[in-house]
Amino acid sequence: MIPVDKQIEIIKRGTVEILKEDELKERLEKKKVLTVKAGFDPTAPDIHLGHTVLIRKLRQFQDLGHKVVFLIGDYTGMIGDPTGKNATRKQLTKEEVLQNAQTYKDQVEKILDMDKLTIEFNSKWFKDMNFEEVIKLSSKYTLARMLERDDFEKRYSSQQPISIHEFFYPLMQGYDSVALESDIELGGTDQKFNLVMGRHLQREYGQSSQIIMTMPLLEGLDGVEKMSKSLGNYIGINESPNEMFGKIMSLNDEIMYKYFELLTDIDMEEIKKMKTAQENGENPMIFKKRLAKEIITFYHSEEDAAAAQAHFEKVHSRGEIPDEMDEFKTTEGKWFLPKLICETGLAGSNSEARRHIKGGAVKINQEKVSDPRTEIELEKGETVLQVGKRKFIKIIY
RNA sequence: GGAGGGGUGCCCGAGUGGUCAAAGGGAGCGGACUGUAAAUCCGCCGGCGAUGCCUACAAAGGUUCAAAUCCUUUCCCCUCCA
Repeated sequence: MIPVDKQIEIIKRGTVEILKEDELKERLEKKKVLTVKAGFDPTAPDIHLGHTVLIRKLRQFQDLGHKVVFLIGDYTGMIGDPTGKNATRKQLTKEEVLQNAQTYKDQVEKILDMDKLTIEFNSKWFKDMNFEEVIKLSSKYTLARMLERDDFEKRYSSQQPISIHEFFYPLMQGYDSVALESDIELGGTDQKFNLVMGRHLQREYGQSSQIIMTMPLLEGLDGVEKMSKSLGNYIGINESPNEMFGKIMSLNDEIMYKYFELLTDIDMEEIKKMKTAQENGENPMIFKKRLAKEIITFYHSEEDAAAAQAHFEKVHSRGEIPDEMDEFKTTEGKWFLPKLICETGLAGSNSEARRHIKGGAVKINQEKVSDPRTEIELEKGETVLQVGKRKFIKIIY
């Protein structure tokens, strides 16, 4: 067993807040194996690096010998977390829920130790809860306190509607902790209210309150908004090494160290050293490449990471043509250029293709073409068509 | 149930009969500069083999030579009163 102080050091890395740290210490000393809970949305999961901040933390708990419960909120999913968007969602069918759970498994197995993982669905305890119990649950909290919640408060004071059922979301999430008798719950900083609710409800139901830990929300590619699928600023863990490398290199310098801290196992000391070196004039690109390699090695392999770097340097640093690219086979030799660009998928429409040509983004075999009415005659063999800096296609005729 | 406000392109938002494929901003895309960083500058930003044509301003009808703009109906959203 790893000593408590050492455990705490590992646990603390990257966290925003731990409530309360002394309780954590106490419980680690007393109970040894803690139940650590984190809830996940039941809708079709497509895990990106933003999610992995939390999942990696769960892995650390597993490695420290604790019991991690991966809770899929299939019942709470009916409401939709009022945090952020607030449309009531339709209930997923059992099949959909199970399918999504499988997708989760397929993805998180890259991070978590699946043999030790407990997966639960909160329909397990909510499905058969009767109205009397619902009333009991809702009597455990007051309207005034509910309205303390940031987004409720804002919506209330700006006269935006709040449906009653939305109040159930935090209550239900809190009740999950009661049902699981969790010792620790992890969540993003935006989850704080819900997490604290767990503490409160556990006490109300005669349990000792869980310790809560909030993790930062990782900003996406734009460096401003939190990483999310709907904003399109994400790096998915199933993306190809080349895509990952490119996306990571396009991150801005400031955010890079946060990525190091939250997404890699590199020592904090070393991360600080890199930061200092940058401040002393070292080119941050070097460190960013390292970040990319670390992450790609984790989700793919070391070889893939090296290949991705080589590809990146060839195509983007030196402006050469990549070794491998998608192919487009055709038996037609004469093409109206915009149409060809469209057919090969490098542009969404004929008009868009014309715009790209006019804008000087199109090259055929490395030569710029600027007349949108170009008719081209393909040579027998291979022709490389390029739109912009990163889209290539090999045409085979 | 009653009264009022509103629905414009990816988002915000101007436009209240022709000059509107629709101002402005943001996002996005392309180009320059670079380290595919940031910042900055320039261009693009519905479709069509294209100095023109087609489809578009919630939906359907109508008035008009002409409608995002006027009229009718429908749908949706919001606020207030009950």
